[in-house]
Amino acid sequence: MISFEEFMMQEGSPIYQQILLYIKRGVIAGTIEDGDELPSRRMLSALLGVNPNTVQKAYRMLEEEKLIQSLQGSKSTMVLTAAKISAIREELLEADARGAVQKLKQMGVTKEEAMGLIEKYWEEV
Amino acid sequence: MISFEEFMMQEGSPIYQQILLYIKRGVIAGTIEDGDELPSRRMLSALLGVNPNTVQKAYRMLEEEKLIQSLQGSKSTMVLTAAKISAIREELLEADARGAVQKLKQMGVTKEEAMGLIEKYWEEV
DNA sequence: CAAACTGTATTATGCATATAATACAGTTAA
DNA sequence: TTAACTGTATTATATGCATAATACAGTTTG
Repeated sequence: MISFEEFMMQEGSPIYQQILLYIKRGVIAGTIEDGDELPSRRMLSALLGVNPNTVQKAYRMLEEEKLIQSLQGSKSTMVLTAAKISAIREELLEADARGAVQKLKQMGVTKEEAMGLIEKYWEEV
Repeated sequence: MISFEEFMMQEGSPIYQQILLYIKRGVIAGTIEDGDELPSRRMLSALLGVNPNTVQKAYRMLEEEKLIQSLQGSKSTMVLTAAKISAIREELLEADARGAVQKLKQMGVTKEEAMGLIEKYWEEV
């Protein structure tokens, strides 16, 4: 089972995408594993304070990517393989690291300063 | 004068915000300075292939933040002080670094791995 | 001066996102 | 078995974002 209590919203992007990303990052981190039950749509929507339809949209996309299996009446469960996990890792880790580097370089930050910033914020966040 | 030819769109966020961020990053990098003339709304919209109203929205926000001065008939010019620039630096650098750290930590990446990723992508991007 | 540029404003349309209020069908559990 | 949970679906409403098509006022420039 997964603990969603500490779910943190990143402002800016659509909520359903934030939910999608949160779950994928959990998969990469290993905190979400094959066979794990996800919280029900209604439960998660209540926890996050968002509309059930918004959670459903995120879950439907997980379903379309074949990362979860949903049966009417039962909770949805994660369906993960090593191949899927490494594909997600490629998708997210690369995108995030590239995005961060691009922004920092655009601001004229040197590589050493970037390292220092990462170091500085690593503990706080 | 500023060269906008190489303007790169970051997908995901609203276009008017991307324009806003692009200009602010230019200010931090020093490529956009006090007194510089911005491209006209129509000119920039043509360069970027977006609607003039979208550029106008970005410029209006720059105006509200008192970063540009606009007079009917003339081009808008940057109005920058050392204090404004360092405020923007605080705002953007902190947001970017924090965001990157948060995402990477959520994926179970260690600080050392994060450093490695920055190193790896610094040259490529 | 007049043409061609500026900034500014308005109205309409379309799409994506999010919410609200239901409804129905299937499973779990007391 | 029945109540309370699941997933799934529909309709309506509101908002933000982007586009399109104009229009008007002011400045620059040939």
